[in-house]
Amino acid sequence: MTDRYDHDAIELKWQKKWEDAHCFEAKDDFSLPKFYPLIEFPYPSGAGLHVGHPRSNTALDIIARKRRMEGFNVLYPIGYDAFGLPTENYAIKTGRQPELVTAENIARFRTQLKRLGFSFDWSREVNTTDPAYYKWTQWIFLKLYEHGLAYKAEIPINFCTSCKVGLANEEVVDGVCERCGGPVIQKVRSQWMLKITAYAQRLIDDLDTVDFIDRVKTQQINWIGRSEGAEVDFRIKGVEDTLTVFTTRADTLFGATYMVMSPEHPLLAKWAGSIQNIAEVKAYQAASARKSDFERSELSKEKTGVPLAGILAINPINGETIPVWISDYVLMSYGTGAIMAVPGHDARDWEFAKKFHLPIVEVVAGGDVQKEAYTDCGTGVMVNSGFMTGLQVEEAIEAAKAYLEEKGIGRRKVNYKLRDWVFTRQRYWGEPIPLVNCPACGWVPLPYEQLPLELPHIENYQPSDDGSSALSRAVDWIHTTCPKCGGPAEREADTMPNWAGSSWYFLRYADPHNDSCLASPEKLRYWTPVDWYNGGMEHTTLHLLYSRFWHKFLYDIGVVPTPEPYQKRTSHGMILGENGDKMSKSRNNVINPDDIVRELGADSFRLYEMFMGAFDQPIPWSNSGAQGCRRFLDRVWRLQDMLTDGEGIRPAMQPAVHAAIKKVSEDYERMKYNTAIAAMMSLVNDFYAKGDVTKAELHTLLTLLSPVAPHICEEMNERLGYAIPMYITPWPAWDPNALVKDTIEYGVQVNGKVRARLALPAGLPTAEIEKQALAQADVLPYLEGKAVRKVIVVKNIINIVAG
RNA sequence: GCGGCUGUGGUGGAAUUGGCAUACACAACGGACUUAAAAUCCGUCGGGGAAACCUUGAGGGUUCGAGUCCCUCCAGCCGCACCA
Repeated sequence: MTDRYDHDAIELKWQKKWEDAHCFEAKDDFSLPKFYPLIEFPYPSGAGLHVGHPRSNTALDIIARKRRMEGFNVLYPIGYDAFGLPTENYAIKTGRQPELVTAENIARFRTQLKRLGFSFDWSREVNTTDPAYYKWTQWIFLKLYEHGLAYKAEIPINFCTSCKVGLANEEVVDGVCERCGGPVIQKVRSQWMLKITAYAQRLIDDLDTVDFIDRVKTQQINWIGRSEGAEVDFRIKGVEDTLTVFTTRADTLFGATYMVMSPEHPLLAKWAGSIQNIAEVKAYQAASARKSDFERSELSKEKTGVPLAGILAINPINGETIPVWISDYVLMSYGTGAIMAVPGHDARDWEFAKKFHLPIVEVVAGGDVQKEAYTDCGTGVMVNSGFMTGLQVEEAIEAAKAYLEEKGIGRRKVNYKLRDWVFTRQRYWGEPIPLVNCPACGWVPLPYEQLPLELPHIENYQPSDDGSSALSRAVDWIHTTCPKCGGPAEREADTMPNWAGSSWYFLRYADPHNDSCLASPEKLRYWTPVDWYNGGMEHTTLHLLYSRFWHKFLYDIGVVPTPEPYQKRTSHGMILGENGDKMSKSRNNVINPDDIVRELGADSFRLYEMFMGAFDQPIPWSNSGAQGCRRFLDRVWRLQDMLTDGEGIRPAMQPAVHAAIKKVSEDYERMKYNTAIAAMMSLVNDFYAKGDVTKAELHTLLTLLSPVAPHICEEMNERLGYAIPMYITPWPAWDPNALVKDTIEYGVQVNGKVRARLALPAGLPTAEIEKQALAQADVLPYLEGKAVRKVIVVKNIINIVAG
């Protein structure tokens, strides 16, 4: 037999066998125990599969295969998230239709994924750009609209000057476009919004009911940004109006020495006639409008602002008259767009007050408010605060809230940083929004039976510089009749963001060909929720949050049976280039999976991706590491030459084999793939040390290894003469008795340092163990002239305390 | 600034959750086989060295015993960031 196995022949042979046998197709037999693992469906980019995809795919393929071997009915599906900018940009660049490009990219991805031998149920493939699929994306949108969760708003949005498209807050990273890195400016535009904020509290609370890794939970909680506080109404002199602020520190009301409004605050227009320096105010507003949010915070070192001359507020807690300013350090998008400024106890207010010589009043003792704001409130005691003086901060917050409510000048309020989801894009390659704007009836939804509203073919789908939608040029399509009154009307020309199709795709897998509902209730009841979802951390505040929101909505309207979509969420670390940098074309450090598969085979590739390091950590790629994994599989292959006639697992091999079963079984479940593989390598080393292996011993190894390297294991299993293919071979159990050793190797310590090793038969009385340890020749010199105070025997450690 | 994560050989990383630090690999080196190379097999491989001893980013603490727990720093990565 040759030293190296022929990976191409073996892998292609088994991939064909699996496909012909349809053995990985999930069965809609509701009497079986089910398991639904899910990986994030890929975006089929023109670059082909990235080495990052197989990391997640292999990890859950291992779990999926193991579950089948344990008797579960497994649904491990795959699909394509194919709408979106990169495809459209690529199509524009090459002058080809996006649907053609998409079809090609999907075909390439499918070939690449199949070549890696994932046990996907290919009969359930979904594609978000398929009208039969986006029919239901549109259907969900209409349901959201029907329930008042989709609304049109004239708001300043983030606009990427390079992609020429509006972006959600989540898509703006460091002031630039997440996708292309282009500068993002604010543009006021009429947009469809989804009221995700209505679900803010439930999105936090229900994290308690699911098994997500802590990083994901904390990141979502921080993103939603709940804070408890109070709204306080300030009377404004001169305009007979009220200005409401939000504060988490109602205790500091006595320290509020001025107020600040955001330059965009709507009351400013109303008060314009009474503002004596209105020209100056307008100039400041105009200057702020030109800045992006990013510039505003970048310039945070230096605060700017203008006082509203002629406008004065009355602090409701003490009746004092205080000035009102505008400044862009106050954001319209949070709270009420106005604040009460407490410079003594807020760093930003302090900075502003110092610059503009506004009074600073101490209301919590403990710092020096003339030197810096005293924001630490842990043990602080109130001063200069009327009825609150002498209270602890926590008590004062309560007292102040109670006071506000009693006097009717304020109320308890919870605020969230989370903002509603800007749901429209001005690009071509997305789901059309199934709404019609009728001059007589306003916005009218398409009747459900008219779905899908198909994306029209147009010649020129380039985005326009002015930010208007590409579809607005599809004149024949735009002009339609109102479904309600039959009069002439126009379709919505914006499309959905590509987060739309991915917000519910896991539901479609349960029933992908259903044309009468998004998935049948029985199938959803059986298959959902997803049992285990693995994906990237970068989707924590995007896809993961959006899809939880949609799912909760679908639960509320009775479409899905559970309030949460995913029972368990884990995350993989990114694979870096060999030099430790992020892989990118510009850094010239991209590893192409095809090359690795060609050279080493799919099994070695999968094995290395799991062995390279801790699954949840970022890891640099290493070509020689990958070769080492191939070397291991060759070593496994050559075990066939070392077969001996022994029956079953020989007594001498029992501890090693059963320890491996235990280790591998447990480590797969904990996603400790690297140590599971190390354990199998050790077992193989044991076989080599012994010089031979029995059929049963080898078969056990192959069974454990088959989820990671399925092709070579199937081939060897067949050659060993086993009739049952690996993928339905029962997962082995370990025998605890086989792990019990009859001798125990103790480390003998004196005062915590190992001085000797001692092998003793198991089950000796402690007194005897101590006696033996104290008699060790290697130990005696360290006991010279010392009294033995105590001997501690724990597990396989004997510690002699002497002094 | 806030939140999270990480720090162990030349490299990727192990360590049964407080119990013999450096498993398993990669790289390197030596040997066998070969005319030779590749492949393969067998060895060596934290530092220091005659031994003692030292070693998990630094310093302190708890403990019979600390990579692991506590405190104070340092460095790096990621997320959020004028959120009132």
